[in-house]
Amino acid sequence: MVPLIRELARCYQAFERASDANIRRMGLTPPQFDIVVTLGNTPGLSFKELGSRTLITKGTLTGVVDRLEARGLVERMASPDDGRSTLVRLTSEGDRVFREVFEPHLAFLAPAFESLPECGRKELEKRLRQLRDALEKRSDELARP
Amino acid sequence: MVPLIRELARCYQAFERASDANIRRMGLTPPQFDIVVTLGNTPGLSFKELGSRTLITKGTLTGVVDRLEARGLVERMASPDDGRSTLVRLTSEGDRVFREVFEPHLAFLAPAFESLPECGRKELEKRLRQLRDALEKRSDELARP
DNA sequence: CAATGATAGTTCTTGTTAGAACTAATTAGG
DNA sequence: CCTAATTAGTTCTAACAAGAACTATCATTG
Repeated sequence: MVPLIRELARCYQAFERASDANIRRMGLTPPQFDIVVTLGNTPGLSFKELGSRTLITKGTLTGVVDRLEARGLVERMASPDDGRSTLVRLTSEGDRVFREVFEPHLAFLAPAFESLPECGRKELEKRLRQLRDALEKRSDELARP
Repeated sequence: MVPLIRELARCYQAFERASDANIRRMGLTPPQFDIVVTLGNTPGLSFKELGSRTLITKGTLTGVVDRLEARGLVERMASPDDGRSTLVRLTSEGDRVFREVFEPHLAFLAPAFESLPECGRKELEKRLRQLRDALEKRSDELARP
C-alpha cells in the first residue's frame, strides 16, 4: 500500500510542479489561475459558488479575490437577490487574461498526458475515481464517527 | 484530457483531505508528520536529506523544524563531517510520537486502498508512474528551454 | 412581527510555501 | 596555498491555507 500512496503523491506533485511553473510563468499564482478559469465564460459567481468549485475555503478566497481585484482582473458586485452575497466576475481585462492563459496552459500539459495510450488514460481515470470514492468514505467516517 | 486532469486532482485532494484530517486529529500538521515519519528509524538526517526526501524546500524546512524543535520533538545537531551542515533527529519524545502516529495512520488509510482489487492497485501504480515520468519531462523542458 | 437560528463574507491567527538574498563553510583551480 | 565557485542553512517577502470569531443579512416560526 505504501508504494501506491507514494506514487500517487509523487505523480500529483509532478503534475503540480509542471503546471504551477507554467502558470507562474504566465504571471498568475495557481489559485489565481484557478479562479480566473472558473470565472471564464460565466456571468459572475458568488463567493460560495467559487469556493465550492475550486475547493478554496472562504477565508482564503477573500484574499485571493482581493489580489485579483487589485490587479484589475475581477470585480465584486452586490448580488441582486441576496444582500449577504457578493458576486465576482471577470473584468474585460480579466477575460482577456483568461483567453490568453487557459488554452495555452492545456496545450502545455497535453504532451505529457498524450504520452499515455488512450486506453491507459481511460484505465487511470477509472481507477482514480474508484480510489477517490473510497477515500471520500474515509473522510466521511472521520466527520461523523 | 481535462477529465483525467480533474480526476487526478480530485483523487489526490480526497487523499489529502482524509489523510490531513487524521494527521491533525493526532496533533501534527501534515508537513510536521512528514518530517517525523521521515526521521523515524534513522540516526538523524541533514536538512538537505530531509528536504530531498520530503520535497519541502529548504526555506520552508527551517520553519517546520523550528516548530518541531519548540515542541521538543526533534533536535538540531552540528554535523561532525561538514561544518555547514546541521543534522536533525527525533528526541525520545519525538520517537514516542512517531510510534504513536505512523502505524495508526496507515491503518486509518488502509480500508480505502484495500477497497481496490490487488490488480487494480498494481495497474494504478504503473499508470501513475508513466504519467509522472512524462510530467517530469515537461518540467525539465520549462527549466532549460 | 419579533426572537431565533442559519448563511455569506470578512478578519484574524498560526502554519506552510516558493523563491530570492544572505552568511558561513567547503571545494576546486590556478 | 589562496582565490573563486559551490553548497548548507537562515532570513525575508508575498501568497496561500484551515479554522475560529465576527458582522450583516436572511429565513423561520411562535
